[in-house]
Amino acid sequence: MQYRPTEIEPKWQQRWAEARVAEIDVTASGQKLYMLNMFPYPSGDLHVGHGRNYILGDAVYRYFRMQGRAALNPMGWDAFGLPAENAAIKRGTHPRVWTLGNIERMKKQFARWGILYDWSKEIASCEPEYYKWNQWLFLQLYKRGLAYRGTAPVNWCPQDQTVLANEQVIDGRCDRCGALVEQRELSQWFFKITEYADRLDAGLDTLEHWPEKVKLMQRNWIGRSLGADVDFHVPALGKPVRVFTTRPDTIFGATFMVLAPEHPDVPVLIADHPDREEIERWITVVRNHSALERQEAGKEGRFTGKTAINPFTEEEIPIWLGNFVLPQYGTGALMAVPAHDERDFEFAKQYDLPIRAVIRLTTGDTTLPFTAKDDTGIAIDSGPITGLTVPKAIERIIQIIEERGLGKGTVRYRLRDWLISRQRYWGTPIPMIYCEKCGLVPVPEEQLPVTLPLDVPFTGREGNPLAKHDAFVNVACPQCNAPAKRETDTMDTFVDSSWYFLRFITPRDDQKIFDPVLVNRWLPVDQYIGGIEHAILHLLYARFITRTLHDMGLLTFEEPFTRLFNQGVITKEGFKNAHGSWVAPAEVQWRDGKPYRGDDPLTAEITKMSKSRLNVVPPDELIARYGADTERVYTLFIAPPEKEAAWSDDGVVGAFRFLGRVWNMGVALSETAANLTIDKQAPTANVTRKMHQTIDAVTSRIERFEFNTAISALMEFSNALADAPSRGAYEALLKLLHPFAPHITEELWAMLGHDDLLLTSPWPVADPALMQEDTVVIAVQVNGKLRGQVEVAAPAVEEKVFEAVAGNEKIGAWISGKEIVKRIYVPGKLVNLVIK
RNA sequence: GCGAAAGUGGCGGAAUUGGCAGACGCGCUGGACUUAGGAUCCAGUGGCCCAAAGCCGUGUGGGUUCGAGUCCCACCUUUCGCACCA
Repeated sequence: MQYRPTEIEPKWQQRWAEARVAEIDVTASGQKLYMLNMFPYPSGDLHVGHGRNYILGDAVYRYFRMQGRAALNPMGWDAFGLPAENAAIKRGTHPRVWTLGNIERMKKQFARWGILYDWSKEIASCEPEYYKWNQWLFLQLYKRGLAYRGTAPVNWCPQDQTVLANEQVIDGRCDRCGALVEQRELSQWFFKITEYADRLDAGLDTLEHWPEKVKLMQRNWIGRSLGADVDFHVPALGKPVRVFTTRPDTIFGATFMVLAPEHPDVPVLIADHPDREEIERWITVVRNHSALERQEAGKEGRFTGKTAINPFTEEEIPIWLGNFVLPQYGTGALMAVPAHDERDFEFAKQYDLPIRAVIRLTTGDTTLPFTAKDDTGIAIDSGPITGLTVPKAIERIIQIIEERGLGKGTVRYRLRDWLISRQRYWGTPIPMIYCEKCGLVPVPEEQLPVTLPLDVPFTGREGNPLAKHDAFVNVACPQCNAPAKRETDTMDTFVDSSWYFLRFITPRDDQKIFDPVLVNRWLPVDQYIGGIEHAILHLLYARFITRTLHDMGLLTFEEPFTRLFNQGVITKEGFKNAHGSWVAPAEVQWRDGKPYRGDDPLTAEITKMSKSRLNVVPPDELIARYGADTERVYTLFIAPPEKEAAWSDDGVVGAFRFLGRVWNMGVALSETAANLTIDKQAPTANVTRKMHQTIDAVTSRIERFEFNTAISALMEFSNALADAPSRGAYEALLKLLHPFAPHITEELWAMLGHDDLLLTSPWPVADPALMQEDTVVIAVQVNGKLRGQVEVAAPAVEEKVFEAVAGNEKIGAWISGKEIVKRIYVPGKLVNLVIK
């Protein structure tokens, strides 16, 4: 009987679905475990690269099930977003129809991979029953002053005609379409995440089971820096200008001041400047520059003609405007210490401004500029702090600044408030109303949800189609009943995903966002799995919203995800022509080992598997030929799961052959009459040992997410078993293999006469006593030279080792009267006895 | 520029606390079975060498140690993240 995966896999998928094996009663008791894969954007077809994420999660889920845990593994859809709207514009289908169609396709795909989710808890963020609670959340934040409307310079994508969060601007470009982002002053809705900056930063220290990399990225993004605010008096203004510095110890070297062109005092400072108009023109140019253009322009500045008084040297120092000073950070003004700051140095050189060293390096190096932030720097020519090391000088000067009332020690963050307005249709309507009389009026909670109208035209021009939907826009003011207008902006979809993990516990509750008692029992999520691309955006927002709900008294925890795992991407060779366009592999011809399309030479490149690069491997064909189990085993075996992995169509057959061998062994064991010679029950001592070693290895490797070596251990076990088949050991193999290859193992389990599901049978337990080797080889080294080897029975306590070695005729002579330096005993390995 | 991670066969990758480098798999070579093989099975496969013995081998150069892929110092390369954040 041959292994034919396509004949057995659908059967088991149906069995699992009919038995509703993954459905869980959240009110029942049991040792709970909440597993979660980041819910996907329903973009359409899944390829084998996507599969890694879900296959990995399913393997872990099945393992915990077999360990007897009450494991919840839900799935939902991050269903709002731009691609649905773009598809609507391009093809004339409604975003909702397009989205729901994709969801259906993707659900089928999950089933074909043999992935078990508790579909009774499915959610889709585009449904009113879900986004109603987005709106509710918005209103709670509004009530607490955490959602506000503000005018701010925002990132504007001219291509997508919408504003973008800072997080969505990559290298000065829109992360969706790649267009150069412009700066615009617009009135928008913000969430006040900055109020939580310190807690979000401090909380990272409690996340023991998060990748260091992600924590570091978040820490850098939050950008906490310790320093001081200091006032510099400006006679021309008759008031001080405040600067922020992380290096107050260098204040004696502050030889000029630089303001952002946007700084509010600038108009007054340049009011009587002879070249005022030129400066104003320059300011306008700088303001309209994107962040990228601003940096590419190099350092530029203008002298205001005014001066400030350095409060410590009491010198008059010139006040400049500089394009490199960011209006959003600190106070938008800085004291320039060119001797000890590279940017200030560059600016000083360019405009010939004075440079004064106020730190001496203990290394003796005097090349300026240098920034000695540690004990290698000593303050010089700095009045009361002269002679102190930099850290001590900072501490002391802040004291003096505070005593003299010049300012105070402060903490500043790079993090900015979260801009949530989008001028887009396919998102959650922001539940606010503009009334001429009453001003901003929140939609009363009992009127939620503010439903997104479905009958809108999609032209792709003139901004948000919602704004042209009169029935939606025109509304009576909830306070005075006068005609008023709805907010037509929708929310950033990151709002949807910032709390969805709470909703899975009670997904159909139409009275409240979630049940606090159940949520506090089931959360935080024990194991969260998803891509590293969400290291900042999604995870930071989720941590923020969790804290706001905690502060509302609804949650008892502040961190939503206890363990986080980021799987690496799957890569494959893609082909580019001379213009940089991707070419489908089917069109590629190879000549002299080089790729061509027709006569056009192509370049081959290993890149992330994606639709746009035309290098995707669709799972359908693969599954039709080798089965889902083969894809699963190969995907997990290919590389450590956190690493990038190159897909190889050849490599797949290795997994298929392995499963084929397991299959043949099972068939042979089940055919009693034909195989009377096979010992069907008791494994040999060698196999027993190997079995217990394998149980131990696979168990600990799954716990550590080392699936590639877990599978290699199973291959070794299977190879050992092939020489001495036995039913007991084979059944252990099936159990250990089940999380990776669920269909074939269920089939073989049934073939061996079991009528329960393998999924529900208990995970095997390793007996450490049975894992030990019978004998160990001792290598004897005398004075660094290998003198011989001797074999002793295990378990060999150290005395036994010594007796055996001393009793050995050859080796005994070498070691008589010498001192034993070290004995090393490792079960299953070579043992060294080191003698001097 | 700053920060982090990583460099091991033709390839993906193994290797608790320093203890037989290259597990497992792909590919390749030879063989078996076949009308056939892009199926299956068996054997071999780091390099030098006809082979054995032997020698050399974990990015480069030093060091510690009886012993280094692993620890320390310097350097090179690659990848990722941030990027005028005062």
